[in-house]
Amino acid sequence: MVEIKNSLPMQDTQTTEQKIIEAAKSVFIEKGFDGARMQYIADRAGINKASLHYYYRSKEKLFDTIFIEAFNDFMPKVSLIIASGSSLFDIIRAFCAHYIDGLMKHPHLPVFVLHELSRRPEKVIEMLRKTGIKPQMMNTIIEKEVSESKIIEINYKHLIINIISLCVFPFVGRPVVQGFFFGGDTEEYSRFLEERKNKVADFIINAIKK
Amino acid sequence: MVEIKNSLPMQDTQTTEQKIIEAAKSVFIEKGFDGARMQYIADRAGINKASLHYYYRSKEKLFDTIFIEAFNDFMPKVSLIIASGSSLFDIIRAFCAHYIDGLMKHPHLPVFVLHELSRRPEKVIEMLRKTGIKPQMMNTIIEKEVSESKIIEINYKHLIINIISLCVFPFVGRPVVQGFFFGGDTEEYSRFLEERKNKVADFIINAIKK
DNA sequence: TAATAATTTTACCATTCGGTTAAATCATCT
DNA sequence: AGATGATTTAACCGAATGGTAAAATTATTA
Repeated sequence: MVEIKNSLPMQDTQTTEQKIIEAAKSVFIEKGFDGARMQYIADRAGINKASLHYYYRSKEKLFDTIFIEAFNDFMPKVSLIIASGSSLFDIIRAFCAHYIDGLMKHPHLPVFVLHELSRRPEKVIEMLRKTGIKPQMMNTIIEKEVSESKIIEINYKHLIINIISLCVFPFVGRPVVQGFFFGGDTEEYSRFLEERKNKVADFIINAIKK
Repeated sequence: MVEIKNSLPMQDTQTTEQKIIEAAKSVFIEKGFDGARMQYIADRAGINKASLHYYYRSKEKLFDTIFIEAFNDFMPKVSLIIASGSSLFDIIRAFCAHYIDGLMKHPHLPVFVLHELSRRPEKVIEMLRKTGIKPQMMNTIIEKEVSESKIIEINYKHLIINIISLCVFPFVGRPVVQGFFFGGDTEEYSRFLEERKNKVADFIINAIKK
């Protein structure tokens, strides 16, 4: 709402607005919309609850801001990878590596986004439009490889969803998977995820190559 | 708490307890723990809110009951399929078909379970133990096929997680995927899921066969 | 039928939560 | 300094929510 002039004696490096966003993000992602408390967000930001409302009139408004940011973090920047002009196999490899890597830095993102997505599915379509991502782009590449007989015939929708499934699910299902296969050992699970960057790509390529 | 004698003039086929469980299940799965309201559950069960507390002292207690049931619905009965003594490929085919089919009947289950799992991960380990499922069982089968050179070398953990990922994710990410690839068309998406029963199995088998 | 136990309902309570008001504080500009 | 506008704070509000007490009703048993 108001620009802060960064004059010399700046005690706090963060503006109040930044502190709010950071706090709200962590609380919403941790607790979900219904579980999050405005008071708790204010506490974590180190400000008064009324100040919170001063910047973001309502919980909904604050949430929307956070959600858009989280959603964009969650959606991989696939267009950049595609634009590189690489082969399909290299695109798949780059995608898996980048996406899993990104999620490892924000492991709670998938659960948050997917849960809140189900809560208000209407908003999704609108947000998806804004990303500008078109499945068509991938379709073109895949169809070409199919017609050149480099890969088996496969519906591009299935392929894309398969790729995303294999990357995302281990984060959504982390508590189950980690508890089940790794006796709850977090570090071992991290190594496992790290391993998946290549293993998932290999798996996919194996499944579609001729 | 008390058995109801099914004497002849039984107006309502369901006992109050059954009505509560059914209502609570649908509400919790729809709204999550924080989003669910006891009043709303009572309404949907067609009873008084105080009656709800008469049967289940607290929201927590009621939720636990529901969650255990939902969790068991969510966890596929894989031991039955394995016990059939079929080949690995047939096990994979049967698993995908059964699991996707089961989830199609309860499409909201995955989001609910996975979200509440992240909310209280401690409970998971305990519940997993109770299922009696041991990843070892699958490991034995997979190792055997590997040593017989019927499939490529693959870490059984990756393989199992891949299988589950491909089956579950389209339900967790439904709003995104459906909105993105199918313009929100529910029926078309159902057909797509139906198709996946076979396509996913084919994909996996292709990826691991020699 | 009378007594006893189980169930349901009404009315209510304490707390929590999102949000507001208005006063106080701080920064900026003239 | 004094005026003006931005920001922060304390105190508060009304609605909603989980939960309870006790009366009313409905079986069940003796």
